[in-house]
Amino acid sequence: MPDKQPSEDDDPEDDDPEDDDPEDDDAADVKPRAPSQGNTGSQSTPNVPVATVTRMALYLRELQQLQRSGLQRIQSGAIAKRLGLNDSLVRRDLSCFGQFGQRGVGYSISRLIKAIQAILGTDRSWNVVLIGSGNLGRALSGYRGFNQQGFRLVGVFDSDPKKVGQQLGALTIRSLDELEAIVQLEGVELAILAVPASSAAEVAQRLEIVGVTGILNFAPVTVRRPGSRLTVVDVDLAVELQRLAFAVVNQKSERT
Amino acid sequence: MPDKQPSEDDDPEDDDPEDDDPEDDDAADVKPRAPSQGNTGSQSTPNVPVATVTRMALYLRELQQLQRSGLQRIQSGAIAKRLGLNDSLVRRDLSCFGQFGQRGVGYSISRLIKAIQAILGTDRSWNVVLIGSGNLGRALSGYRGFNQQGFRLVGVFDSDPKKVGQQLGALTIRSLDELEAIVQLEGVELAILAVPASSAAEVAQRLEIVGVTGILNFAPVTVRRPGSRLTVVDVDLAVELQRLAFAVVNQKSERT
DNA sequence: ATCGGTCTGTTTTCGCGATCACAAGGGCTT
DNA sequence: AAGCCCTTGTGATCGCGAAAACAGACCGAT
Repeated sequence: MPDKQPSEDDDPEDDDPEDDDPEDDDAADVKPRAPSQGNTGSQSTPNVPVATVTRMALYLRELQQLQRSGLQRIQSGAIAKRLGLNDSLVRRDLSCFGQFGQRGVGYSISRLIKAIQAILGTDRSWNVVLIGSGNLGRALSGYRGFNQQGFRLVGVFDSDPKKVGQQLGALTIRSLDELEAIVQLEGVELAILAVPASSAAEVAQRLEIVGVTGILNFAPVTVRRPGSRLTVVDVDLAVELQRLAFAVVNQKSERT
Repeated sequence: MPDKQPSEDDDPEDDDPEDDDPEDDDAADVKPRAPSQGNTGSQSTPNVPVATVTRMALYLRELQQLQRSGLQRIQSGAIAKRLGLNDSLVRRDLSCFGQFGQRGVGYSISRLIKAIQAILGTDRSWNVVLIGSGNLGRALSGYRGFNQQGFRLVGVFDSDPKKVGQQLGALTIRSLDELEAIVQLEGVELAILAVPASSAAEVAQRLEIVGVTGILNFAPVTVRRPGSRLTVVDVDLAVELQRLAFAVVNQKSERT
């Protein structure tokens, strides 16, 4: 089937109809573990590996899929198998943030989803702006996965006067000059950067100055600056393809 | 002297000093340094960390940018500073594959670019097919970064009959039924998967059967299967945004 | 009710990746 | 030419993440 989305518009509400959970009163209690070491206050991550965070998002994705298929409980081994991981790793990842399972039983999918969403910070809504309405920007503005996970696109900007005013989905492309005003007005915290490499650094600096704290950067340049409080996640499509090429060359797989 | 600015007449010769190219010693660095008995040798990378491969692509990106700006030599510390890394890490990464630098001088940018391209396998051209001509697929088909790095898009496929036959850049969208024929005809090794989650697994299986060895997967599902020889690199945009949200929440207290 | 099986949460162990530190090599200056 | 400084390449060390092993809790069966 082509790009038809099978009921992607459903909004998985909080409670599944038949819930056999004995305790679901404290759905999302995210208590970090006791600080094992004397951590000096506002360090970045207390004791959670960054790799764990990436996997948490993958767990959430699988769990939501399982929930859509009607399942209510899952075991760490089953999650691990679906993602090609070790079951012990799944349990350890989850236990970084609290105790969500029931021994001898497993995890309640709905409860785990809520917990991971609270951990990742997607239990609330994030206002996001998109900068750049080129090929990639237009595709990203239509991507439904963002909205489904609590990211609300509140503005699209472009520096090209010919594009300003055009309609892009439900939004009108604004001039880049309005960036600061909209960010402050809407309380935008995250930005998706889909501009050419030549202007990425400048836009990133403007975003940081106006108070944006996180940037998802698709421009193939380094935007992060030493001493900056800005959080940047980079996605370079060419880099990903190069990683793939290396893996293919070095896998030594024989042609069938 | 505080710093040494590279003068422009240091290297009057062109960027092609290949007469003394010691490229034949990169075959000997396949031996692992530590004897690991738990892992069999048939694993993907013998002794190169996967994180190193990702950084190699980033080095290449920076080096190409430096080359465009006219520079000819670079030191490990300068590369590291540009990417926010440790200079020792840069040298170690590069030394995984051979010796490319000159002590006391640094690295020849042009030589390093060629070396990294050979390492990543992008010193040749790769034939790539794109599956899915939705929002993301159309954007990817127009992305110039792919072509610039040696990836040649030779086919775009979609299962929607209404899209088949439409023009997408220089290519005509083909029916998914023709996938196997084109892959074999053109000798395609890599595929970019930009289809809905519901059909990703099935398409991936078809690709593997017909001999594609690498998939860049944008569908938000796990495509990799145990026992498969297929190499998969996943890019899930929602996952990246969730990583960003977590980093923002946990890195810095949001102002009230 | 008790016992056995199952699955989680945690501790321990292990291996690898990143940093540190230094030896080796090359250019520049005097 | 010799000494100095600079930079690479690499052995040594540290820290951390992942796997293994184990203890604790829950369910179901008998």
